[in-house]
Amino acid sequence: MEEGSIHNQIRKLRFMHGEMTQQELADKVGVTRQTINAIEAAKYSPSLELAFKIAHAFDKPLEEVFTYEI
Amino acid sequence: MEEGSIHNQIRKLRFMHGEMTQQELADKVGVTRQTINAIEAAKYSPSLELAFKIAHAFDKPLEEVFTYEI
DNA sequence: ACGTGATGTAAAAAATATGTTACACACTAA
DNA sequence: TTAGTGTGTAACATATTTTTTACATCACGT
Repeated sequence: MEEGSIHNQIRKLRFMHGEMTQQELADKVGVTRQTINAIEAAKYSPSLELAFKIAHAFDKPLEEVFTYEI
Repeated sequence: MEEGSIHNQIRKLRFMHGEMTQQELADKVGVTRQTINAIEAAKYSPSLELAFKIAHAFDKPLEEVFTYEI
């Protein structure tokens, strides 16, 4: 079973959405800014539900925000 | 912040992939069949990584396997 | 009736994600 | 310089996911 890693475009998307801050994104999706920070830095990957919420906050499909690379 | 719920097409996709058993899917993605069973029954939603692996096992984009409905 | 395979379910423990609090640094504005 | 804002990070606590083990039911073939 191949091991993969999850990458994300959060930093880029925040930038493209009017320099949205980590705090603003955190408020939109209902977590703390530390959680956003950790996910953005790929310290760990979010739950599926949180991933959906983040994608929704950017009005993007999930797979344009998070990608799984083998 | 609207609460949503996550639905999945695992049962349908297993069926469409030659009656793939829960055990076979579990082996493909590296978890136990109980985990597949629980996710299929929507007892809880999987981690993002596991969700990607399951989608990959069916050769489908993630959002055709899991959907987030508000 | 019997054995086997697929599935549903449950409890406890382990692993991982998230929250809380706190401190630090860089940058900008006053 | 001082205050404020955005960010990085760490330790500890809590919540959620996942594993392990075990037992049950149902359908099917022999």
